[in-house]
Amino acid sequence: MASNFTQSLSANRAGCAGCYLRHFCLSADLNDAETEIFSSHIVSQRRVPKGEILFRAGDPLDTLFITRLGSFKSSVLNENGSEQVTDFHMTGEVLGAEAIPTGYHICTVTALEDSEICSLRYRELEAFCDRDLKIARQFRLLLGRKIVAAHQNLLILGCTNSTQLLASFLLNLARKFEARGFSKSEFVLRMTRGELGSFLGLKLETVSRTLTHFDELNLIEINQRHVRIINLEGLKAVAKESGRAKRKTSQE
Amino acid sequence: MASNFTQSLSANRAGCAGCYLRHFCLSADLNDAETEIFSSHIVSQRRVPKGEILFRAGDPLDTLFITRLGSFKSSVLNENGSEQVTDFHMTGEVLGAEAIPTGYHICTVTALEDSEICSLRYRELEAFCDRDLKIARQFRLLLGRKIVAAHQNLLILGCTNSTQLLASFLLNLARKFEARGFSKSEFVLRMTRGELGSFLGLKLETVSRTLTHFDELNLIEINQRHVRIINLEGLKAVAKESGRAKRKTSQE
DNA sequence: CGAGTTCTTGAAACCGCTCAAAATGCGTGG
DNA sequence: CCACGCATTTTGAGCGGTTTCAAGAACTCG
Repeated sequence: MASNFTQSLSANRAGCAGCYLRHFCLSADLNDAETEIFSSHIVSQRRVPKGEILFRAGDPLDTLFITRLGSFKSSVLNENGSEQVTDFHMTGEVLGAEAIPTGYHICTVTALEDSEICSLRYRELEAFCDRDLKIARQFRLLLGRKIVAAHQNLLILGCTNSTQLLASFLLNLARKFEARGFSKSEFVLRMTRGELGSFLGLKLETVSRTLTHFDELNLIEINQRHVRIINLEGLKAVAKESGRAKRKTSQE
Repeated sequence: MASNFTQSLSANRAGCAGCYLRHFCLSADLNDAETEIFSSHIVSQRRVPKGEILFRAGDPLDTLFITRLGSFKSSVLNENGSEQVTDFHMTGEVLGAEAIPTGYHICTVTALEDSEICSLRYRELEAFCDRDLKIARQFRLLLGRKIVAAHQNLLILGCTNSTQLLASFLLNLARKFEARGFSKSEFVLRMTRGELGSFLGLKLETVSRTLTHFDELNLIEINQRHVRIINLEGLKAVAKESGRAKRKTSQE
């Protein structure tokens, strides 16, 4: 992953033109000349080492970000000092859109691993939307994707017990990896058990126990943060089971 | 409320021009002539009686809706037949935006009470965005608001116990009422205990018990669906308490 | 290799769920 | 206007699952 990290940035210093995400991003519909203009006026790419904070709750909205490589978490700090994770972000997602209505960020975004982002000056982006309808359309599409992602998170969090919560979360994660061209059956969790628990409304011990429980049931293999989904259908069954057939019921 | 229902529609047959929501909606920045054009091409208002379904998961995205009066729920049907509520909607919210990326709705939206909606033909709206930048900007703003609303729901659902879940939900609801010019301390829940539980990841019995528990603690008064928040600060404290000071601890 | 973080595992208390039944409220029709 | 039936809500008791508290193991990073 480190090699990926150093490699990809140097290969894309040019901006949008050579970006492997281009066709899913704002400049998707632009021709080469337009891309060059857009890229040079709006965009700047840069690395974000693990742990770096892109923006904090309360910061004014100067730039929107798009994840190019790596992963991030959104979180909010409660008055009692505890951190509440509200989302995890992967490649191609817009970061900071929650600030659009008010002009101020309402959550803090942190890199979970060495990552790369694309910075978009928001003012200029808005102005560009006025001049270039293709950018405006694509921007709407990205905002729509954000809404869909949030909706899927709400679906997950509506589950009532740890089994369903974690099964749903893993399935959603697998789908997101698949959509990005990675393996849907084998991947690495970039967040700690604590962050995962904070997102799902569980304690980290419960997350740990439930994951090892899935391992015992041969639904997944899990070593630290490395996950391999063995029995996809079984996991789906667990995620949506109506009753509480937790353990393998020998009869029936 | 029934009088409101019959009254407001007749008063606004003209479209956006006389709509009391206009300044928070798509036509906010248009002058009278532009509003007339936009309104006549895109918009149609209509009543939606309680229980009516605006669209179902799987339906193609023909029209977006904006709540003018009343309230709605979004839900998804699991394969086992159970309904999962993913959101509640109030005045001024866009309904159907989750369908923008794919062109197909991914949830079902149902009126929780006699309501009024504004229908926007999506194709025409997109075309209008290309012609009128003010509409495009305002549309982005509405999508941004949707993202913010989803984020706040995620914050609520990250809570770990029924007390915090319900306290957070009530506070969020109060804030939404306040933002719409209604009382933030006295309002009516438009959803059943079951729907509320489905959204929060709790069983309806737990919802009922927790609400009466709040009543016993003199945080709220609740009669059926009528809620009055008596001790706002206390409710906030309960929503974000780090420990589990559930009952009034006499010592310490 | 060592220090700190992260993860796992255990036991007990607590909380939310399940199942069950009664009470309340609401709409419809008499 | 009242009575009836149905949906919603409340309440109870017992069980099971999640949290809490605690300690040890495994991993990461300098």
